[in-house]
Amino acid sequence: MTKPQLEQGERAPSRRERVREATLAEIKGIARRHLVEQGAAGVSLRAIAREMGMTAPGLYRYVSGIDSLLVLITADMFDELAAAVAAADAGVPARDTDRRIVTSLRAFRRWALEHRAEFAVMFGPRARLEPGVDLTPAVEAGKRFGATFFTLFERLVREKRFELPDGRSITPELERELRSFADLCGFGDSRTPVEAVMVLSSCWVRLYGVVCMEIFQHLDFVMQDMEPLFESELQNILTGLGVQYESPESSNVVTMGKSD
Amino acid sequence: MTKPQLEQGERAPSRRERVREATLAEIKGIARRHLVEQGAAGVSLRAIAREMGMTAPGLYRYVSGIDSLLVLITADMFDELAAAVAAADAGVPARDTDRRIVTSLRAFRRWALEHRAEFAVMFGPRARLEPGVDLTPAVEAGKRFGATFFTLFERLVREKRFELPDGRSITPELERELRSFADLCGFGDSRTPVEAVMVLSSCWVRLYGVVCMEIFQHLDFVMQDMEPLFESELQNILTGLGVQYESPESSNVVTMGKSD
DNA sequence: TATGCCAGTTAACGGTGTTTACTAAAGCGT
DNA sequence: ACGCTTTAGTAAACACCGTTAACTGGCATA
Repeated sequence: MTKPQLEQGERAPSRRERVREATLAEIKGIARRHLVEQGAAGVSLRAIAREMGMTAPGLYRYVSGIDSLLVLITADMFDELAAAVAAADAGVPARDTDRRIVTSLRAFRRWALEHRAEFAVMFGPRARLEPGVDLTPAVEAGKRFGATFFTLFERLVREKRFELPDGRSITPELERELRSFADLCGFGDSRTPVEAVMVLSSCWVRLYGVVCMEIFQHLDFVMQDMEPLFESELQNILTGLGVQYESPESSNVVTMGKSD
Repeated sequence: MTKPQLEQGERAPSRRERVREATLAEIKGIARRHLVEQGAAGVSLRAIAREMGMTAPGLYRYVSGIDSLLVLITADMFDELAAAVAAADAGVPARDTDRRIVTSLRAFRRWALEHRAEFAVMFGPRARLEPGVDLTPAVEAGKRFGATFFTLFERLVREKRFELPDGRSITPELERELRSFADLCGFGDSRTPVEAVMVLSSCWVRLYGVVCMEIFQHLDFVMQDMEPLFESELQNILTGLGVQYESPESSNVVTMGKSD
């Protein structure tokens, strides 16, 4: 997934390397299943080894510890989420920016709902990882995930779909952070106005907030179903972006007269 | 904390009950310290018992397991957070609604920053708790915490500080959820317009989102300091509520000419 | 064919939650 | 003051966990 293409200097993988790669994949696969079935706390090297018919220390040939295994599968999950969003996006005509955006954002929530345990690991606190663990793989994959939305958002900016907020309210510190954010994430280029970056962050914060709240079940005791709230927030966000909101039912039904 | 007043039928606590209460407090205290020092995963009954000079099974006289201990201290933390916010709020003149709100919201973030591990347990995914654990104490305390903000928000609604959004965009499902939310949380009464409840939820989602993002460190690799982003979101939220935003410096300095 | 690398094992250390059966002390009613 | 009951706490055991160290057997290459 990460580097399928073989660059010069890399000869075709030997038998050894292939089987090695396969067992690593098996390890990650089982870990992933345990994560889904029992949550992050239920992922253990011993259990994985047991299921593979080998002993726990053997796994250390493939993984430097439980923490780094978690990081590895987290990276996979980010790529998977990005693929899911991209797939949903690809399902609507390329030029229909509005619907592409709505669809992509809903796909994000859908994936989260269908992968609660994964989402918690990806977007929740780094509960289990003590400092000193190398997060690079997960972070890189996270950036790839972010890029999924960037291209769509860049279109909105290019098309001037919404009015940029007053730049005078942006403090120098905020500008610095926003620039750093855009640069390190590969969003836009140096000509992209910081105001746009600010709007992007704000939208992301809201989306993140509403989905986290649902997945982490913080309103479960006061709300039965979080979907209406999500849709409401979505509508709110999109309206602010000059994007046409469409209720979920009407996007399933292909042709239909305007409601209301 | 929870029930200091003795109602009729409760006689004064016997010696036994007092010492029992004291050891329970000690247990929670140590658990809390371990939580702060080593994160949620670092809280263990055996370690607590060891530190208290007793054996682990003894703790089962006070707590029905590690999970419920976590729930107990979570409840305490919610009360503590509520108290911190209330204290900050009390530090500004009662009639200055605008500043009281800004101060309260900043106090929320401050507390989160100074209590990262606690925040993760309170507002993150229920990582460690397998289903079946009684969350009631934490949920109740969570509601008490919510109430801290409700009173302030109710003032805004009463004072008609902001225009209520168009109620026609509220679907029946959303209305039902919002009503349920307001009722179960004790926000307003049946005469409170659902539109107001919607605005409240939306604001809460945004605040929650931006603080979670900072505490869970999901932008750490692209941003050095999250404060500017928080302040930006805060300004955004408040402006939408018709509340005067004030930059953090100017609220420290008592008198100062308008900047710019 | 000999050598070295490498997957995987065994054994061990120290840690965890939880249950069961037990002891000793504290409290209470008479 | 005595006896009974409730309760705090212990010891032992079970079944897990991550991780390290020393070791073995086989494969691949020189």
